[in-house]
Amino acid sequence: MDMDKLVSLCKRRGFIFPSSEIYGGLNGFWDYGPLGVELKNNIKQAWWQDMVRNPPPGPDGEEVVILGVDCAIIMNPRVWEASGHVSGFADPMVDCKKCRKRFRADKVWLAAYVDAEGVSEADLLAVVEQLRTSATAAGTVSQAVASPKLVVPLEADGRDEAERHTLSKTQQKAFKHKPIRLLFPLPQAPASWPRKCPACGEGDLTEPRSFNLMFKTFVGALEDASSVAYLRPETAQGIFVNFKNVLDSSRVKLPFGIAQIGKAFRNEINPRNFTFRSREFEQMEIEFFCHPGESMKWYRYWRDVRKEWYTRLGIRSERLRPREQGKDELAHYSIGTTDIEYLFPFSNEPQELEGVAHRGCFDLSQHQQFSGKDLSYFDEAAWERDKAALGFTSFKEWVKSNPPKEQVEKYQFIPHVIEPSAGADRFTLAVLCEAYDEDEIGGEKRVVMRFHPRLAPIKAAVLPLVNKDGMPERALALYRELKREFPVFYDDSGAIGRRYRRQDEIGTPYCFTIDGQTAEDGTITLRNRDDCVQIRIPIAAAADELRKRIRD
RNA sequence: GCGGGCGUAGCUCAAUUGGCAGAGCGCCAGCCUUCCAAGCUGGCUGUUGUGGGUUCGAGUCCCAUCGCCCGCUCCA
Repeated sequence: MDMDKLVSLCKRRGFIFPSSEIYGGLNGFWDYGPLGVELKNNIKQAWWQDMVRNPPPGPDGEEVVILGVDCAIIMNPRVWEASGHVSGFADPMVDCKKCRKRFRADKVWLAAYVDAEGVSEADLLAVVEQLRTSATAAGTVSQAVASPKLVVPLEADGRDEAERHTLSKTQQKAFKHKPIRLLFPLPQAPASWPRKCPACGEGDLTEPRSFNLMFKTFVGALEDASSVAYLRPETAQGIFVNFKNVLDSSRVKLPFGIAQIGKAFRNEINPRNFTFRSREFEQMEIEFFCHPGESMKWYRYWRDVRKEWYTRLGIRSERLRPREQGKDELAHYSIGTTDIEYLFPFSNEPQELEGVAHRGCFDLSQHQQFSGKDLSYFDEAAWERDKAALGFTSFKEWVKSNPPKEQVEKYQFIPHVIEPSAGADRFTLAVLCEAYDEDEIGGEKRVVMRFHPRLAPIKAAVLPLVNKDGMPERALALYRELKREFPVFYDDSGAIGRRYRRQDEIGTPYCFTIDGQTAEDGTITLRNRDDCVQIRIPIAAAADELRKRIRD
């Protein structure tokens, strides 16, 4: 499939336009047109219906409870400190050009070994310490820096202060003499020093670059530092910070999930591939909270449920690729993550549609720490079950008796969370790619969008075969009946074949045609998009037939 | 962010060395038309991405800018 043809069709028929196109567009932003908004709304509604209102039965056949929220896009900036988005990505970063590893610039230390006479190590370390606080080079250091014997970078992340001043054993072994070490955080190191990768030791590091991908804005009319806020880079945090609110207001018990559909914003370095990497995009996210001991069961459940959902909505199985992330890919807090990927036409590599992540208790713990609010869950049923055996009636009293921590955590704990996080725009794009097809009908080529009927922007077209003999009147009456319930389209313009092809191109699954026989016996034809086969049905049965066919 | 290519009607594309901006498709109106882009008649669509410059004259040459495509990079 040719991506250019799809982009052209999307523009021509009103699925997707470049944002603010008459001003030349804006890189990374897109608008959905009349058909695109129907398609994307259908996708979001299908997700909400199938995941929130009616999720599949749980691993043991139990009811699964999911509740919805719709949170503000702008949140208290402290949220993003707790989530790690500010600290992790406000700092200048450097990348290894060879092994592609990324490091915070100030965590990479360049070290020089110097054969300096009459300079004690203690002196040097003192100067280095001074450098770290004042960034002013002392004479001794300047002298030593002028003729370094070797420069080795260090990655200081996760090491204590003492270790920062020590090279690894293998690195030290490389020298028979006792070297004197000089260390600088990378941004302060002399420009002449080679900047080699701490991980592979071979590749050069890029210049430090600022990598905060969050959109910044100001709350209130005054644009000063105290009013800085961010457009959310993900919808998940709105769920986490409302965990207690939902728990306290909705009479739910663990396990349960909270779902949200909403816009998110990321300053992608290089948006590309049509809408795939947009700077403004929509997410469909669930945070499913459960007992730590049951979390793997739920992780596997959501991984399977989510893959099945895409398949059911018409994504061909061989292009859909669930992929368990390797240990080296996982975020440090994650126990497991499965990317559900789709092989888009614009790439040889499958691209992520959704990530199903086991995030442990990381997020709630972070928010508990940063907000100072208790975000733990008390499992009343478990306590009621066990309290007699433990010899207590009050949980508090029992805790005072200093039972083992693991025991307490059976009843009071920070829930673990499974996060199926899907991209609404990415799935919409996958649906468009998947639907695009060219075939031949009676020797004539046609373009047909083979949308699942549930997702199709227009469900049916109503067409008078010709504009006479009362056909337009009957057709209009049917159209007016159907449009109360379905998105339908009326077309009396041009030859019937042309009208069928127009509907094929926008993926309308069915066409009702009123012909000469309608006046005689009250039947119309129902034409199927995918094979062009027609059947006759009573005009009065049209709505029922459509309803039946659209239902999953 | 770097390197290369590109930008002409709604879409796909032409336009000689710098010399009157065009075609097909689509779209609209009408005629015709009883089932798969038929036919006939008429019609609409452009500050050639944008802004400067060179020139008697710029779609064409130069500069800038925006956007798109390809390759790197990036993608928590």
